[in-house]
Amino acid sequence: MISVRYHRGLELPEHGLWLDPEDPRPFAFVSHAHADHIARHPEFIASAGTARLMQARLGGERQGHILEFGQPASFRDFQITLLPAGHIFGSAQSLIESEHGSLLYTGDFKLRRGLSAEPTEWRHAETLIMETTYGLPKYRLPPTEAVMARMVAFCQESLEDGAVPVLLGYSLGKAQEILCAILKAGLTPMLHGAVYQMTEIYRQLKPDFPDGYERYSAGKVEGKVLICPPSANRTIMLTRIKNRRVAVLTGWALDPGATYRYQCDAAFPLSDHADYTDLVRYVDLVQPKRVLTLHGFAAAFAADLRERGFDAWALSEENQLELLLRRAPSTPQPERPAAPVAAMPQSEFGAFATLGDQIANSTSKLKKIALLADYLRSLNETQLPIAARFLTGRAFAQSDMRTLQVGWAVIKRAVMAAGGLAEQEFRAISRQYADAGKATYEALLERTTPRDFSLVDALALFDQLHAARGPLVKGELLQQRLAALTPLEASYLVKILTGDLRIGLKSGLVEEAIAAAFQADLHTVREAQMFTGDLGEVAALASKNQLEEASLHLFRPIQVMLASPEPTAQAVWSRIAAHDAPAAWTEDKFDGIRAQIHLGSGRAEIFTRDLRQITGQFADLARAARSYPGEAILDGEILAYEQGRRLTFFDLQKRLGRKTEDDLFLGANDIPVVFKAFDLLYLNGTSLLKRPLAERRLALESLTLPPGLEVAPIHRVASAEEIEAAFQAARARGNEGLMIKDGASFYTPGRRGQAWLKFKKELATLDVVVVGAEQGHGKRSHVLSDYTFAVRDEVSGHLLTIGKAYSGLTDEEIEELTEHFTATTIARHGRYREVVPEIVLEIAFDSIQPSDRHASGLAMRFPRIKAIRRDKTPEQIDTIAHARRLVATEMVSH
DNA sequence: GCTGATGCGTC
DNA sequence: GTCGGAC
DNA sequence: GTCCGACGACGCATCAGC
Repeated sequence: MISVRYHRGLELPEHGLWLDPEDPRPFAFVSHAHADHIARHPEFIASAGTARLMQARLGGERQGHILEFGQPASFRDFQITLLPAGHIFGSAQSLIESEHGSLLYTGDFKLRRGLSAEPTEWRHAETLIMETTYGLPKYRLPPTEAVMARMVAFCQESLEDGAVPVLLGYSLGKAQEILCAILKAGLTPMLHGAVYQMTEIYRQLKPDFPDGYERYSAGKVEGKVLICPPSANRTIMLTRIKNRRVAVLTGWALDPGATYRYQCDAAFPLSDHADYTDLVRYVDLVQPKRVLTLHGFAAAFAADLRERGFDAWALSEENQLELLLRRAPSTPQPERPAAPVAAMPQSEFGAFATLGDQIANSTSKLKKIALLADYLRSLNETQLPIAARFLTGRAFAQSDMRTLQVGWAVIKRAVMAAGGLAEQEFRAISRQYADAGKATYEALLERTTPRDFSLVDALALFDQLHAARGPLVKGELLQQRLAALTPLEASYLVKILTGDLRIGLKSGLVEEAIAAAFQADLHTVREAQMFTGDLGEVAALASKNQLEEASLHLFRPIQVMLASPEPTAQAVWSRIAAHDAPAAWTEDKFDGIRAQIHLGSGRAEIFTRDLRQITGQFADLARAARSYPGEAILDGEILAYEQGRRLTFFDLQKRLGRKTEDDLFLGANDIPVVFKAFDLLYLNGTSLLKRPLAERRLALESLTLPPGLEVAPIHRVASAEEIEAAFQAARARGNEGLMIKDGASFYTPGRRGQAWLKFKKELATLDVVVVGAEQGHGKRSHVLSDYTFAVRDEVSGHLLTIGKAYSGLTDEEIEELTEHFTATTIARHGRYREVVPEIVLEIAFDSIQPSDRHASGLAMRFPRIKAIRRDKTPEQIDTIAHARRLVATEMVSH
């Protein structure tokens, strides 16, 4: 076998020949003309193309042996044959044959066909020395055409936005390949000086190389695609182009976070090196007795090959000895030292975040519960409730009225500042990741100096954020903390801030884990959760075996019982019949705010369905309620109410949002309200939750309620027809629809069961045309799922927007429409795309009212897409006048 | 003092 | 509030 | 069947910037 030594290049000591040495050597083979491979060797062997490019780059006089591909040449005691390597124009492999054996050195190579390099050839050899830049299985490049298509789309979108697309690729080889693709797509390229120079040489060497490009000139770059070497990124030349969108083309684009590593907006995986698949394939083609690997993941790939039965070793200074002594294989050492492991032990919050990731990474429900239970058990009394709350994506307990007032805008600014990222870089990262947590992780990777952070610290931070006034102050606080966290910790902090952990953890699973961790009965845990509305407290109680303490208490709100929707009277009746019930109760479905009123000892508190206290906003109601002599918990609805004037839900909302406490007397503009009670959960020390509705109703009707609190009337129905009649009567009374309840049912807090049904009908439908589309969020971030639509002004003929919707379409339909709207985009305004108005939708809604949100001056309540009307053209959509008539009919019908 | 952006909570 | 989809 | 995520309009509060 031919001996090989490695020191800043390969040496074949028996033959006095160097292969691609980094420093000048007396006699060397130069595989290709990239700057890191060429040096001023007095005597060298190269292909004609490489020699020509070398001359252009280095100048000067040297003794060059220029060999034709496939033609063997003899030197001293060896014979050498050059073979095309497919890396760039002129790149060559060398096959060396002598009395010691045969050796094939690939240099940089790839197997896929490029636009500029000669197609790769190979020969059998005893020893194969190969470059293994992408020697890990995760580096599998997508087909070139697909990458090029994405790159072209990136350019087109940038141009549509009025931005200058900038593509980064090596000036020799890749830049020319990019150039060809850009020309083919009909776009106008402009070349950075270095790229221009190389391309000119290319054209001399390859007469068929396309024309139609020009050298960069600052004033003329608008509307063109600029191609630059990677080194040009962040240079003054580029930063002067204000509205630029930069994409890098490199195999490393397969790494997550590539955009931020390269500080650009996009990264596309295109490489002049063989990817993992081709590396393996090449070894199979050459069938060597021994493989020596070089560059990139050399050690990992060698180990991989050994597992495939090859005698394979990484060539580097370190395992030189191992190689020469031919010792038995030990565990492969990684080529790149692993990222320095923090000497600091993991913080408490870090452990929480790690657990989150473990849960996210396991698909088995049982495993998630087991992981979670172990974790919960490991916590002390202080940590437990905090962690349990965080696990549900909340900073505070549900019953805690505090809010952070920290949304995506504040988080974004804080993350950018903490990581020292520019708006553009951050946008590029966050665009890739649907969820804020992941984007934060990528944005902060290797950009923070972590300090210890406990669960209590995290809670304290949330307290501070709540207390801080104004988004700027909050952002500042958050930024300082983020800068002192590990990226993983930061991502979980952000996940909690956005209220969304996204690790496949439902609150139900946390309940199961609590039960498992403390050997508690799952049902008891669930019940405790309904009573307390705070998993933190439930966990704490469970750990102390005191779950029974969570029960119905006066002035502690419990979750409300919910109803399932049914579309028709017949559907409602089928449900009832399925329960073998001879009849059911009906109530009007009021269009107000669900409320739970606790009364007792001269005190009254009002809570929303989210267990928020709103006593202050409805002080007039509370004041009246206080006069009730006994103890009771009422479930019902607060309604805007005024004799002789129709008040709407929107009137009611005016009071809801208000922060200031109601004054002793109603202000002149205040909306008067009444409370319609429809259930009684507790009476004079006794919980009625586990009594049938019929009994609860009887008790409710026996109460003498103070003025302002009324009992909602009920009726009995025993057929679909009676249900329909009751519905019509409810509508005639100005109510939204009908509630239908099983008289035998218990009150199940927080559940949406079949015991309570709700029956509403859409008001009407409108045929509209889609004029705009937007990207969705989360799971829908890769589709255009958000459609703005319009009706026609029959006078001017203009389209006037009237609403937005996505709800009602299947995933498949959304995908279809995404494709359609991508193709028919007229203009882009940020996220919003104006599209050709041709898709007609039928939109259903519950009501329609004047609004200045949309150009039509109308807006719908609960709009949903009922159908895509492919049978209709935009000329056939409804008119604004028709829509206005619907507003009118609704007004008079009540 | 007004306006627009943002956050939150109601349906 | 609405809806479709996953389990 | 039940839960969950991704969505609608609206109103108020708060703050930043004019």
